Amino acid sequence: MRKTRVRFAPSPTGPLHMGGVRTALYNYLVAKKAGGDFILRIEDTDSHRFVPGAEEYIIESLRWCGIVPDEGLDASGRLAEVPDERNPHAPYRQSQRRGIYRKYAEQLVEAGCAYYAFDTAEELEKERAAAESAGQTFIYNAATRGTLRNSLNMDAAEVARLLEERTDWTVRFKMPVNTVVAMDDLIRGHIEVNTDTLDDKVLWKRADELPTYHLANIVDDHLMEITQVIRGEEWLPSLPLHYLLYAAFGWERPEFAHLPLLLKPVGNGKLSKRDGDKMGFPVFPLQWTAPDGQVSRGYREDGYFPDAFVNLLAMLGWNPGTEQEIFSMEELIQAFSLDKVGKSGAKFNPDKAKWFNKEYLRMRSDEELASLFMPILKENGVEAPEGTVREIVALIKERATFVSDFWNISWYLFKAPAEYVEKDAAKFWKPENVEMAHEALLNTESAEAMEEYIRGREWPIGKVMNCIRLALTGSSSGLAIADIMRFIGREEVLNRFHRAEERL
RNA sequence: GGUGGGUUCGUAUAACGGCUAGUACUCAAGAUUUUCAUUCUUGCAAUAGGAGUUCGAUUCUCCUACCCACUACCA
Repeated sequence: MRKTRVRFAPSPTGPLHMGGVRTALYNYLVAKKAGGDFILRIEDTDSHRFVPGAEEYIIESLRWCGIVPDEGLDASGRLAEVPDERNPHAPYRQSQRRGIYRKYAEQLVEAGCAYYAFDTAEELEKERAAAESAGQTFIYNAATRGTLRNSLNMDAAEVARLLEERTDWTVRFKMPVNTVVAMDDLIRGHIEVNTDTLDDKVLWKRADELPTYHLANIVDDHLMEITQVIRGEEWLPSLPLHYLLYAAFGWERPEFAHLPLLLKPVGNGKLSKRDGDKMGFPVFPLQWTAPDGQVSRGYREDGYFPDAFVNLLAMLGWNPGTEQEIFSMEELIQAFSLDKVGKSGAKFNPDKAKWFNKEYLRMRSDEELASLFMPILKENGVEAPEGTVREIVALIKERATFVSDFWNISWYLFKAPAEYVEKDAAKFWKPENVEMAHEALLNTESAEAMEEYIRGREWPIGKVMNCIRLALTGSSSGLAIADIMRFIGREEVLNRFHRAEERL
């Protein structure tokens, strides 16, 4: 039995979105569970769509998520370009492998499974327009290839001459006539397609001396000994072509699994960049600044923990078959299996995403959270000893979803309120309340004693306490008065109360 | 248009062909709390429609509807 080897093969045409990260994650989990290898390969065979920085973004995203490739990166964390023990198949960037594809394309031509096509883009466009106006769809296959400009219709001398003279020819796959391709997908089961509905896909382009996705993908998966191809559902329509390509080469083909798409939270259609901007949640793992300066938010910058992000991604389309929802990467590796992956697209739910982060925030130690809070305090001009911050974090972590919530929850432990919420003041800052609060404050030394004092006199504790709270925090909600008083001290409590008396 | 895929509460999902269709998020109500949040309890809410197979269908088959993907010298 072959060692399990899977790959994540993104195209550097922009930032990796969360659906892509999920595909990478599932590949990684399958590999790790089987004790196999997870390979990263960059499919940049379309020179026109290359986006600077996209490759680095992909690598950084995977690193942030803890999805570590066994193969594809060199010691410095860049895409490996030279073969060595760790990266025997380098380079892992297809544009740097261009030399190896042409001979495979020609091998197919010699075997009669492919041919040279000399049609120009304009000619094909004309054919398409003509078909369309006749209410039909132009398909470059057995039905039409006999009337088009390709090596199937020319003598050898003519072909040789055009191959030499022209620089815009292609190699096309010769799709068999009326043949049913029977396929098996790990997630979708048995699928059959008749080749008459398929077209003669371009495999190799003379213009830029590069293969198209289909050829490069099959050749590399074969050379890299990939055993399972796990990719997005948008590739399902190309599966027959890929089956046929493996057969044409006479290679053992890997198993295939086509993952359901990630859909937008409301309405229909797949999740796109715009949905996130519109609905206030990130669709990218990391913040991305496009070449035109447009900034898209990222889960990392929005305050998500990477393990929470990985967890929520894992649960989008897969379930463990048990009631467990919180999984560490190790647990995911243990529990994951492709046959528990659903077939239908999963709508992303931002509320659930936040819930995951909340759970992960609670699991973090006070030490770690304090160290994350310290810089935020500093930004707000607050210096506090780490021990104090740790105590505060212990008090507020249950009330937060993100570390970035901490300041909003606890700022009044560090500075006096500059203003008071009007509605709350109207409700609680009443002369009789103020009077009672004042007396209780002056005659007691601690919060506990104060509470006892108020209760002993049978004063309305809620009204008096909230009156004090208003003076301390500027509103009628927040931490327990006793906790607030402990942190800011009796003197500051009195100061704030007097200030409120002056201003309200 | 053609080809392929899909369809269980609003969302994510569970349910060898067999209990009252379960769980989580959201939402609502109540309890707890000096307030808010937390926590706890309770509640709302689904098998797209129609045939068929079967003692019995969410599950298997067919038809319809709707949704999605693909239909490039893009991946």
